[in-house]
Amino acid sequence: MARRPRPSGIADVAARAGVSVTTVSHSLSGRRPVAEATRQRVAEAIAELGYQPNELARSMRSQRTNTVALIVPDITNPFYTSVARGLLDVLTPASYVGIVCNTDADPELEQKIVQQMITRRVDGIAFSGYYEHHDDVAPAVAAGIPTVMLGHHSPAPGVDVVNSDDHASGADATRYLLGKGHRKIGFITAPAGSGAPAERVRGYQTALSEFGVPLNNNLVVRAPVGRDGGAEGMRALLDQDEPPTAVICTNDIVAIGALDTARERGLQVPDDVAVMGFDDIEAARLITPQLTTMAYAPREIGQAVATILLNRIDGAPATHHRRRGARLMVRESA
Amino acid sequence: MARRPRPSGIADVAARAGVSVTTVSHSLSGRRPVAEATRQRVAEAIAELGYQPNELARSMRSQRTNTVALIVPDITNPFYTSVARGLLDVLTPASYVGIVCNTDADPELEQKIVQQMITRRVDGIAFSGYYEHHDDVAPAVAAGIPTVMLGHHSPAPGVDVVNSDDHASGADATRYLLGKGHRKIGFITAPAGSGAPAERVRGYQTALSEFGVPLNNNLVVRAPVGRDGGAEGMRALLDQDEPPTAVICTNDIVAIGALDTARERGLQVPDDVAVMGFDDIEAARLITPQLTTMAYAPREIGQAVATILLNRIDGAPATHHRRRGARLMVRESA
DNA sequence: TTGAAAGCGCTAACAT
DNA sequence: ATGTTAGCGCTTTCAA
Repeated sequence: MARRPRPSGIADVAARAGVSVTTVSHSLSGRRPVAEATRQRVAEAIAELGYQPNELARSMRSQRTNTVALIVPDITNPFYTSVARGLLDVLTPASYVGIVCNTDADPELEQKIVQQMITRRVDGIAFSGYYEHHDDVAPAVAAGIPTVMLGHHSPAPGVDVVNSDDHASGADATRYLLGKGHRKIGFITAPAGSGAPAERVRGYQTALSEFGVPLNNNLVVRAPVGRDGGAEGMRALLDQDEPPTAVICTNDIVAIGALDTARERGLQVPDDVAVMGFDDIEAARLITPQLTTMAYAPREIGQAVATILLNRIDGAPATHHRRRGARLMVRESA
Repeated sequence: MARRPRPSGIADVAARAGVSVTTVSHSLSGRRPVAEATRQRVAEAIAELGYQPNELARSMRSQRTNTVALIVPDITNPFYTSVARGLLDVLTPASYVGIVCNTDADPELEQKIVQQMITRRVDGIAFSGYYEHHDDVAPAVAAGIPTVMLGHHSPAPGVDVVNSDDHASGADATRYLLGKGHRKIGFITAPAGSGAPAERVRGYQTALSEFGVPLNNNLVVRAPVGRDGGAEGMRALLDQDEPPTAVICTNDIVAIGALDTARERGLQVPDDVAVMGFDDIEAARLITPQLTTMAYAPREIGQAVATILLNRIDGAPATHHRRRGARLMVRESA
């Protein structure tokens, strides 16, 4: 079995070229003039030896790893996938790399991973925790590592926060329907009364008020977040004395469930009843009718995060808070 | 603005605890007995200083970075996302981390990234190139870095290959339909005549032969890979004199297009015509009717890749070739 | 234009 | 049970 051969280092190159390591180093970095002839010999030696610089050693000196960590509950979630993509969009050209970690929303694992990233001396951390606390990243902040939190988090000292503006997008979705003349608008939201879903409902209420439409609590139904829950919520809505002519669902999967019910009852979408969702998941485009949805731009979010991180690595202070909106993707269902 | 404070090192701990660095090191690693009292003092010093070991320095000595790179065309592609997930499933518990890189199928970028990973001295590389050559990873192999290629690649010296068995899954899909009594089975495939799509068609032909069903070339139509292409292919199939009672599509998106056409023509699926796809994308479950599809198990593939890599890092030789099958996800459409 | 040598933080012979 | 010290491969003063 072929043992891994120790790669040749700068010293081997120096020996081969008959110069000092210093000269090789400078020949590589260009930080100091090197005689053309010398440069030539060094280049030859490098080629002959197949020399590859060792970033580890460089990092050791420079105290920079050119690495940032992306810590998320589950990279399989399309939202995080796109965030990762956006992050890499910015990182790769800057010669940074991204370490991706899944936490499965396990607080213990979150802690361990953050710890691990500190020991690896990453230059920055993008963290998306499942719960609403930032103790997780406290060690990183203490270690002076630029950190940004993704999601619905309140700002904490020393950490940037990037999140989507759920209130605004809830309001935008509602305004869109109001603009189409709908006045009885239902909302299928999550059972729990906090976080993004709650914000969206608040936005919905804000928009209704703007249009002078009285709030009707019966039109806001809670159901499990999922396809079945959406179907169930839709039934509850349609069974009312004055059923809504439009329904906003807390996310696309729930909306797909709502469409199931509409189909079941022979309702035409969006003519008999309009349906909207949030997130613009891939499937929103593939189902029939296509789902009108509020798209968060996770890739852009990732890019923003990377940019913030890179700036902070370069010495910019934490900015504490940024918001990114969502945009409406109008399709057949509303 | 708070400059990043240099983290304290093992020497600081040693000084604080009044022992030598060696003792601290061994106290940490347990590779040498340390008196209980000493261990105690070291622990205190560590706590007081908030000491975090520096993995970089460790890697420097051990020549191990506990890092593997995953290089793919686009992490946004659900297949690769799941592969990444599977990889991390295995890597994380082993205290390895994964660096994820997008190549956008750009050969130049592929090269650069592989190069970059070599300089970072990753312990292993999982590579999925877009094209059918392995020159990309040659430098890594030359550097003695365990490398496995994903996808439809022929084995090359020193690199493992993990791919899905497209011939087998094409055959399995066909056998499933044959088993349900279908004898006129259409196939909508990609325009190009090679790679996974071609393999699937070959599997289809193999299965038909097994059942003594004569091959009818008219039943294999080529169409652009996409929803529209699927719709188009389906039309071509249904317009024939003896239209098929079942249609296999080269992937799920194409199948969704085929379903569009079926719906358009008022055909009941799967009663009037059965439809199958490949890949089991998320949407396959969300559309109506649900799509019957051949699921490749990308997460399992990722796990397999990581396991191979870890073994190779531990000295196992390259095995050149492995195959993972696909499994049938039976749903309403076939 | 070029070198010598001191570290970056850690581990592991090789002492004691 | 504990300490001294030589590197791992590189960059960078400081000198020539």
